[in-house]
Amino acid sequence: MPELPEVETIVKALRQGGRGGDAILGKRVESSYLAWERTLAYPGYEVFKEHINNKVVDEVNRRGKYILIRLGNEYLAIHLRMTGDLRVETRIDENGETPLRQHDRFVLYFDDGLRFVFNDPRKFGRIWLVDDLRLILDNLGPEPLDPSFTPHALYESLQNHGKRNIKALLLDQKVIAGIGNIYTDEALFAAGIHPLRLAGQIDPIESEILYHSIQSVLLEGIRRNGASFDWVYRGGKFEFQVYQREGQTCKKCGATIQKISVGQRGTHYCPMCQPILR
DNA sequence: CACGTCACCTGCGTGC
DNA sequence: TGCACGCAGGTGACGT
Repeated sequence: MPELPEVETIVKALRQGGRGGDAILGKRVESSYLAWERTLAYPGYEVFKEHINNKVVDEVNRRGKYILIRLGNEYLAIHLRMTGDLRVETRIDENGETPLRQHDRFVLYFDDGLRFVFNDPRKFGRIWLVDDLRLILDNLGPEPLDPSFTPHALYESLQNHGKRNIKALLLDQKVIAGIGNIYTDEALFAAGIHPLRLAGQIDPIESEILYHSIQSVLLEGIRRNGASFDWVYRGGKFEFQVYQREGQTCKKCGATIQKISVGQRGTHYCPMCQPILR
């Protein structure tokens, strides 16, 4: 789930408060707790503990779907994968220590009594503590909302991977960072491009439309604080045009939204607005 | 190298 | 009601 807009929403909340929790900027780490070993991808927990204690949160940023928390000269990098979520909450209340919840995998305790909790039912999420972010971010493609990502850059990528279908290409984090299954389907719908079209047969005009569609769905996602999955991403208001709307009416043309499988991912599209041939 | 498939996990909805 | 099955917002390892 969490794709660029959801991660951006979470990062903003960590910076300035929101989503029911306080900001973590300026807070000092007192201790930590690791409930599921594999959640910590690097380094081993013994080393991790020594490095993180007493560090202060200086910055919180995002790159692709990664949350990057700078603690002095080191970075805590978090990837939520499918079901990860973060909470900032009080450790102790009038009843004593607030119990951790089911699926809480990792906790940072701050010296002001707040705690930072990583919850993840499916255990796919990962956390790293590194001094060089290149270790994690080296293979990421451009940020789709960064000025360095241009229509020309997108068209070049389509040409460079001409034999892949456009859906698989947009999901590839080496090509563009931050887009996942929801926003891919939404961007292709907005652009009127069928998910199975080969990247190489998308012409420059369509490519430019796709470029603006990608930016527009991501910006709308951010503006709405993420997607409408109350289940995990509390409060998101982004409304789907095609995602999870199989069998329902296309909001543009009234045709019936279809669902197919593309590269093992559920893929939603409008057969009228997104013809396979052109 | 580039691309496709599978494994990693748990929970939920569906259909029998 | 119970249960087996398929599916889920992601990606890295492995095979062709």
